[in-house]
Amino acid sequence: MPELPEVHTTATILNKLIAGKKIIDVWTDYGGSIHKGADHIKDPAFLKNFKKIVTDTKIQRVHRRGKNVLIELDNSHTILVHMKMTGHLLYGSYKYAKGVWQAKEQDLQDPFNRFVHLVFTLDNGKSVALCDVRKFAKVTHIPTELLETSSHLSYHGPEPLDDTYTAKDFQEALQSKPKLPIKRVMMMPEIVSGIGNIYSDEILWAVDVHPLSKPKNIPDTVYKKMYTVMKEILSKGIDFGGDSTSDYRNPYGVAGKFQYHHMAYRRTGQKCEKKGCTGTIHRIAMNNRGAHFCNVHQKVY
DNA sequence: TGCAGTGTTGCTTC
DNA sequence: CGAAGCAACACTGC
Repeated sequence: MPELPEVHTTATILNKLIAGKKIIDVWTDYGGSIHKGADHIKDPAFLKNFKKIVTDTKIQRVHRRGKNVLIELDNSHTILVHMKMTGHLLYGSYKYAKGVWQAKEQDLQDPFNRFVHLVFTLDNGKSVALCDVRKFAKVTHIPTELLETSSHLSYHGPEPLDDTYTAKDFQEALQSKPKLPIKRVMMMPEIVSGIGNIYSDEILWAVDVHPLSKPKNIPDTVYKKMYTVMKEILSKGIDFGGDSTSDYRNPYGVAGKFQYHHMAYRRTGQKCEKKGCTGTIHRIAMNNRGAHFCNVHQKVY
């Protein structure tokens, strides 16, 4: 599940690989069904226009906002890709055969080539492919100057890794939802941009806070620590090349390694690794998803 | 075989 | 308006 560190890894690598290249063709098998209220390429009419706008353009840079990958073009438009749960962007040489796109390069380790649903062909003989098992991904184009104010991004909270983002900003944002469970609030894009299920579990484990704690009850000192730890864990995720518990791969098709360093996420039934802690990792259902926490050292506020 | 589990986000409903 | 719940998907694992 691409969260901030995974999307960051993808955008950083892609930027090095494709900035300055031209998009000469677009292929996709999306567009087969009308998506309600669609302003993305699953809508057939939108798709037609999308192809027209992005073909024969030069890529200026690839960057990120929240969990969105932004591919800025030289025609004042930006392609926005939200990979949702199972999407990832790959770079390589693809050929179309037997109804699927297949990578030609041996060094491309991605096992999900049969789930490629969108391919941008570049002028250097390479392609960028969106691989998306569950077809949840959102792809759209926006005039670059309207990006931040568009419906896709306007509601987003600040970037947690920005230097200008302070502990006070963080605490105030979380406490703006005083009664909702802290874990849920951390995962809301309008509160903090980029934290999902994995990283919220890990952050709360590290600061000894139970996921059901109410934001209004958590003391200032704990928020201070949470702010620091949040930055550290997201940075750690980036340093490990992201988390590949599910099917995330970087643009080379290579898995990240953060999943080997989980303390809480998906460790149900295992002993808590915190020094001196005698607890066990438990899993509870929260809003149709799993929250993982230690039953001893994580306190309910 | 069948169904629960997986999870982000937007839309609908209360 | 805030919050809860579900839909958009398709595959894996038990």
